[in-house]
Amino acid sequence: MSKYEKKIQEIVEASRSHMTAEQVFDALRQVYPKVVRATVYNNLNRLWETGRIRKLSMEGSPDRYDRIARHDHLVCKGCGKLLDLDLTDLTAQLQGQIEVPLLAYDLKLIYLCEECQKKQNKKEGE
Amino acid sequence: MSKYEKKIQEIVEASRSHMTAEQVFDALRQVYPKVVRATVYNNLNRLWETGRIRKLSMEGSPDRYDRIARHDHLVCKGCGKLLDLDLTDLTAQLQGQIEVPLLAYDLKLIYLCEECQKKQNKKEGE
DNA sequence: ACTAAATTTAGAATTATTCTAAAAAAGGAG
DNA sequence: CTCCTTTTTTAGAATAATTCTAAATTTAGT
Repeated sequence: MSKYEKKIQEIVEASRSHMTAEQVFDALRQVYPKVVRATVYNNLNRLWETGRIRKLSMEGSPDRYDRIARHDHLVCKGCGKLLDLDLTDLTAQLQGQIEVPLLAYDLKLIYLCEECQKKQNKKEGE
Repeated sequence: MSKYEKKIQEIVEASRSHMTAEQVFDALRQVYPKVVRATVYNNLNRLWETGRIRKLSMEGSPDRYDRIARHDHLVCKGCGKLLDLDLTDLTAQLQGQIEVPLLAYDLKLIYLCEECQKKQNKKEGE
């Protein structure tokens, strides 16, 4: 079994901050100072492929990793800020509308945070 | 007004294939052979920021651009293949569960296509 | 302890995208 | 139309994230 896998999964699950590979790398180095970046990528990919962590692809920022437990996300269109949401589970409702078996779903609600609203107002006022 | 904006929006909207910036670039070059890549990126970003096209961030492939009309996506976890779905509109249901005004939502249903299922069976059989 | 398979390492390579500064094009105002 | 300002385009360099490669190390099984 991989030397780092367990620890990396723990890091991802313990954090509620949707860490990037780089942030996971930094956290892992606190414990294993010699580990290299590629190892972190290898492990994150393996954990993702085998369904033990989630990967979030976002516009304008590197991929982020998240615990698997079902929950949704609120994303600011302006700055990309990402918050957790716990909306009602749609699995049954969605599965009822497609033929193939649903493995999971990924739901992002898009809004504009206050700061980004202000920025946009400024721009429009010009 | 931008020289290329209108044409680029047309290309994105006409295609039902979720084009990458590179593919848009190739299509645009058919008409304007001298245009450069950065122009395509500039225009796609502007169209996206002003809400005239959608951007889809995907694991393992470059960003893709899509018409704005509300619809959802079915994504194969194995190969990333992307299909359109027309599921019931969840806007009201979702807006009812959050405080901030919802601009839009992005819903991906994850499954494994047949080919990828076969591949996975093989692997597991080893 | 021996062998085969999986993982890690170091660093190069690749890919997608953004940045920079100068040139060209577009949009007024008179 | 002409002058001036703003926006867009160009060319190419630069950056950022991620993957690849081949050798070394670790792990697991017999």
